[in-house]
Amino acid sequence: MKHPIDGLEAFIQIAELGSFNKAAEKLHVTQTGLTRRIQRLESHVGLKLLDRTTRTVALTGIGREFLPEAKRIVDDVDRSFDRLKTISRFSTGDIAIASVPSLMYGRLPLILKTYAARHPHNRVEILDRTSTLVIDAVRRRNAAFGLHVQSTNQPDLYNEVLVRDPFVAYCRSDHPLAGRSSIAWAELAGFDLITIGGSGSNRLLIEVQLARAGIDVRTKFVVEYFSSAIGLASEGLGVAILVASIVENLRPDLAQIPLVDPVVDRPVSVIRRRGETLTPAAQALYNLIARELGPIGPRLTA
Amino acid sequence: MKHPIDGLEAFIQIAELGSFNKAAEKLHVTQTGLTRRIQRLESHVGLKLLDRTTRTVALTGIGREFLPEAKRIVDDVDRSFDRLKTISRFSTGDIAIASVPSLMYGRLPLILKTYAARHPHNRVEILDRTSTLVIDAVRRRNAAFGLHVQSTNQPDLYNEVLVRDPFVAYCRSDHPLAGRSSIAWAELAGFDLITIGGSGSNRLLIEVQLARAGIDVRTKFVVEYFSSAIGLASEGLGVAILVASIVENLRPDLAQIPLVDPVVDRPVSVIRRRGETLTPAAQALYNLIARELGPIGPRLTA
DNA sequence: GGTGTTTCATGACAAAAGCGCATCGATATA
DNA sequence: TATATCGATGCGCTTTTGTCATGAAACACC
Repeated sequence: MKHPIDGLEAFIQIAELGSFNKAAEKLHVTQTGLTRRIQRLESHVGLKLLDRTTRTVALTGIGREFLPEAKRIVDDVDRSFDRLKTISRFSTGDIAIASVPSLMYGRLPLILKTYAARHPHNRVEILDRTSTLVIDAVRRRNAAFGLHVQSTNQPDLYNEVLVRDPFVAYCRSDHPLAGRSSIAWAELAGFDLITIGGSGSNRLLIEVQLARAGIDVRTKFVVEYFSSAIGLASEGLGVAILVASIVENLRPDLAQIPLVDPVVDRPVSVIRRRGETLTPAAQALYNLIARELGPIGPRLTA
Repeated sequence: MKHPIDGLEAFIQIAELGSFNKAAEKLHVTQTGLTRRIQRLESHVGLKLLDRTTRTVALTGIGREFLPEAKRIVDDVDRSFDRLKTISRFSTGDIAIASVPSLMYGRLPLILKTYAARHPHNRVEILDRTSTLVIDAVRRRNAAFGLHVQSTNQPDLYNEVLVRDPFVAYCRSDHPLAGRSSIAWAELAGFDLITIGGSGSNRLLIEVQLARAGIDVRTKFVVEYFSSAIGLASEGLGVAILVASIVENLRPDLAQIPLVDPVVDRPVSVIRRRGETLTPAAQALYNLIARELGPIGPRLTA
């Protein structure tokens, strides 16, 4: 690949090696080529930079003064281009992404572990946000892309649903429902339920879908953080309604029972600015997430 | 003239103007040319720098990050090349020359005045040295070239005799010799003479030339600086033997009489490193000196 | 909602730049 | 004096680079 400012390169090498031939060998061109480059450079600036007889090469006064400057420039250019090439070749670079907390608790850490192993020098900043603020962070370019649990449709953003995350019932092993392999929503009627409320929650999502199915479920505890729901359920205070991606990471002795009739789930989406190319570092993570975020939750044994 | 790193130039302009067409107009190329340059640049580094649809141009993440760097580089390169071009076009730059004091007293100031008027920004450093040390300063590159009063022949230096500087007798108007239009050396026998001794002096030069002519002249006062000789002569203490270039600058009411039979003179030379190109600033002064240092001393009315 | 306009990309071609080979002329070396 | 070495040069070829004509997509305007 040709050097972007090969004239300066030639000048530097010739000046340092004191010989066109030696420099030619080092730069893998012929001596003729270097003669031409120096002639071009000199006529471009209008100054002799090298005093050359048929036997010797020496810097002129101007040449001597210019040499360090030329070196600095060439170094600078080389460094910049090399950095870009490295970014390209190894997908290096720091990135920021946004995510809803539940994904960061459930599926993302493993994926990020893989990413960290493949790109040990890339710093990853994670912005923990609610779905709405994830979208906001992406739009404001605070995050290269975002993971959230709505399916929005915004003109400037591109949203891709990666997988659906079904709701499951979560309760202690001594709970009456603990042994079940699946539970119909209608069956929850008699039990104390623990759900997540608040603006960034899934409660609305659940209620809409259940209402559509004509099912009415009443909640005993409403919390804001899913960790609170887990806490309550783990103490045997009721059945928590959680997405599978969270629960599958918990201790296996705790019951996680698919909720059916209907299966209610939420979309897990990546969102990014439409038409904008990600940095290779971000694209690599994007690809990894898109590939690794497989189906979530216990398979229903039909 | 083509820009040395036109790819970056194109990138910067397109990024800042947000349009290939606008940048094309500004850079006086076609839009197609810019498209090609960007394509080259991107494939060179292996990264997309600009997200472009058929309607809009926007920086990619990498592009945004790289833009300031690109600007810095281009600025840097431009500044360097422009500086060299300015040096070339206007012979700018600081210089140092070496000279024997007598020339600096006599002929050089006027020449330097002309030079200073033509090159107001060029600082000129003058190294006041004896002839031998002038040569030394030139050889050590402390001076771009030197003015001295020997004719040496050194393999690494190039010496050019510009003019010859004849010795004249200098005395007060009330001195018996004051009215003469010329004096033969032999006629000095009966008078008190003032000459300059010391290592950097012309005494040896004079004595050799006179001895060759079979003339013996005895000196009464031997001083080291020509200013001392002038001082003594101005007080009427004798006849000072000085070179014409010094004396011609003194008050015209003081007698300056050519010394003849024989005419003894010393060569005024410029000396420079052989085969080395001077900086334009130095070359300009060199040319000026070579041209302006005309014949010295009162014309002998034959 | 066509229609025209604007914008960047592309294919083909032409111009120019860059490079290498062979060779020259000069100079140091033996 | 002969030889080897060094940078410069004439010439031709290859590669690069830019332009022209044109295409495709997106927007603007009736």
